[in-house]
Amino acid sequence: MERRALVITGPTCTGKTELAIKIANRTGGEIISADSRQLYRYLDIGTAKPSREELRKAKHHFIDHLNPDEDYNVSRFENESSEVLNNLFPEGRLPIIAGGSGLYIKAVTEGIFDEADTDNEYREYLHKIRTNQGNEGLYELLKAGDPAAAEKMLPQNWKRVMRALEVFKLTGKSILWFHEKHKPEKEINFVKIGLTIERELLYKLIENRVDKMIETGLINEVESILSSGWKKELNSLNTVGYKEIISFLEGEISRERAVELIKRNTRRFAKRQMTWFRRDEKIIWKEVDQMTDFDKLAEEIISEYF
RNA sequence: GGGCAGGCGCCAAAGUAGGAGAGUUGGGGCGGACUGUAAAUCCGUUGGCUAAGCCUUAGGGGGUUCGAUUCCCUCCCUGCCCA
Repeated sequence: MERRALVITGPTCTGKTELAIKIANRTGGEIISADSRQLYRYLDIGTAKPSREELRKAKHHFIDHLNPDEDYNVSRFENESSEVLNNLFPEGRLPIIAGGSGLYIKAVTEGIFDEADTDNEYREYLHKIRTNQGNEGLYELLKAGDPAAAEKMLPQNWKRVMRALEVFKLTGKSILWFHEKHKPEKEINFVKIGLTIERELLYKLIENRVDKMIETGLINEVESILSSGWKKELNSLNTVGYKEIISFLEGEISRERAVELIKRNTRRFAKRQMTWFRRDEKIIWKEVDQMTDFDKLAEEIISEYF
């Protein structure tokens, strides 16, 4: 029997959550959130996490999955989400992968090479090198070990340089070798739906949403996360909406400036998401706007593909 | 109505005691890269064209000059002060 799953993606603020829930309700499906920030507990308002009510309407996986200080990565997401997928198929439930983290979507739908895990000790060592010798120091190291990979990256992009070094140290092989070798291994037919909104309107919606986040207590949320003892340096808090409020709370910028920055950074984020998703030729794009009837859209998608 | 200070590319400014301005700084925008931190990390671009070159350009118009963004005249606009 063919195994089919639905993917709903697209930039932030386009209505993915709403559409996913409507489709889940009509099909008895379950939602697999592919959102690298909604994974974290307590980051609710700033990540536009589905509300309690919405969560009650449909079964969601990977929402409130982690504490803010837990390490996570795409690979873990790939493993855990495949497990969920494998449980859903025998039950005849439609998996609805919904979210805007492009790399996570890619991992679920195409898999990810898993021959090289992370090596925290080595990363620490690399961080030290970066502190002492800068990006160039790291880059030189990569050039020495894996010149082909170095060729493909810039010294400034130290995170990618670091990962390439890590892969090389762990396996003795170039990260490029794994990329080339890896082939999509999923025997699942993913129908990918992408939601878009005309740029100008999208920006307006983003700005409105940010204002609403502030009104509904984003600042309190951040304060209470920090006062619970979570450190501001955590990866989970290096997130649009959180880092800006943190620097407001620390007196570095005004409240107005923080709001402005959240808006700008969210706009930029949405743009990066578009850049990522545009490359994916399998995505079937649905343009929406404020008039869009999501019930109808849900029906449409179901009758067309499922 | 009078006085003063301003008006430069999408926006906000810096500068020029006349001489390398399609150029400076910041912002915003746009495009792109990205398989283990991805809401992360990073790159490019932002007057036009027949594109290693050429053209147009500093509020509008005029003038002085070999040469004007810079000096002069005039008009318009903005801000502040006085009526």
